Amino acid sequence: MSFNLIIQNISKYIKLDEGEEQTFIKHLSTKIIKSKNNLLNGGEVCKYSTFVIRGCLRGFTFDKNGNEHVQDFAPPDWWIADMYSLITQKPGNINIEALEETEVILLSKTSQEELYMQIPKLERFFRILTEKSLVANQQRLMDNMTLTAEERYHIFCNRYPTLIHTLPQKHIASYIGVTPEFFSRMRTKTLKK
Amino acid sequence: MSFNLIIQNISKYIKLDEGEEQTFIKHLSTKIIKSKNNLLNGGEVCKYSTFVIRGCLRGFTFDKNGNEHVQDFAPPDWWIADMYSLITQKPGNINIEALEETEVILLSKTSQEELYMQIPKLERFFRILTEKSLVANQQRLMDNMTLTAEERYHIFCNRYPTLIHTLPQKHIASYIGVTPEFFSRMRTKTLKK
DNA sequence: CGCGACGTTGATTTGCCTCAACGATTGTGG
DNA sequence: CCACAATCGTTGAGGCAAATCAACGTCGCG
Repeated sequence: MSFNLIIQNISKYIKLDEGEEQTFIKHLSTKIIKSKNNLLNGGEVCKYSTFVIRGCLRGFTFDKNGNEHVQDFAPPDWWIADMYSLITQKPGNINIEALEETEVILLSKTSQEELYMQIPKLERFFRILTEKSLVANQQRLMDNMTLTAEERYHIFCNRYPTLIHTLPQKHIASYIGVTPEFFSRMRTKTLKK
Repeated sequence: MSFNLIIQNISKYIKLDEGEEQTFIKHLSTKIIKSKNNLLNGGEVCKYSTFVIRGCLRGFTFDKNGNEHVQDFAPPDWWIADMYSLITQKPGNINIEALEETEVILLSKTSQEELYMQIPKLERFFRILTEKSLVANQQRLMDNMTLTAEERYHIFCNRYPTLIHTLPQKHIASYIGVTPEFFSRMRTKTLKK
């Protein structure tokens, strides 16, 4: 069944019994996004927490010069959303795009809140998930302020060894916060070692 | 009573009845930190969620050159912790220092987890708190990648109008991610307008 | 085949840092 | 309550990491 992966993902932090699993699954839907299509556009209200089961998504924003900046990648087994927009239900500025054909599970905001009431353990799950996100984000912020681009690139390579070879370089460049040109120079330099 | 502020803070997102308030308060303790003293040192395990009721704290790390980098400020009515260390219960690298004599309320990690069981609404509260933190952090990260130091300074001024005049400039500089020297030049430039 | 996206390379510019020197302010011990 | 040290903010000169702008080869794909 196609919900195996998400059930397994949740079971990392909480245990659902048979009935709870069924209740949970009733709130889910699936969707396939074609390569280069958007699951969410900047300016829209984000209505779903999204869980990737196949393919890969990327969340990004445009700055005032029209340059893209990657906020996060979501390979299989990852959650993604425009958290600001999801929480406030106001229009956000995050675009979520499929880097290849991608299959996702959608959990609507209203379903999520109903589930918090029906299965309080799920509130625990999302609390823990959010805590982990926060810690990762804090670390990334500090890395951006204290490390050189080259050091951040090494960290990225260690943290996402599988993504390095599948992602276009420009997206990795954007994630670590440099231009594609500079990223290219950096790579040729470190390749020589 | 000195727990008024924290009860009020929590009531922004959840409602506790009389009995729950009492249960909650039983888990709290207070502490006064003298100016320039540390509530937490890098290398230690963070055992408490801290809530400030008077004074001001700052959380910061050292980079490999020995330079400080401010992660966050905590004026009254704010929560602060080394989230990484608090969650994992491993040694962290955040220092939390009192910028002036500061009075705090401490909620130990073990108490917090007990309370999640006794009063599930508190788990909701901290979920929401963490979500807000995450959103603010994501925004700050994007600001750091897309904006100039000057623009980040303006954002800081708008977001923390009260802190600007009480904080030493070097700490603001560190928060927005520039050296004190550059920050000084920036200010004299924008003052002329 | 031909077009458009991607990565590379070169030349130049710039935002911010580093190091150093100097008043002003704070605070601390005698 | 003063003297001295320490910390802080400012200013100057020079340097570096990364951005910008532009040109060009290559590849995947309609």
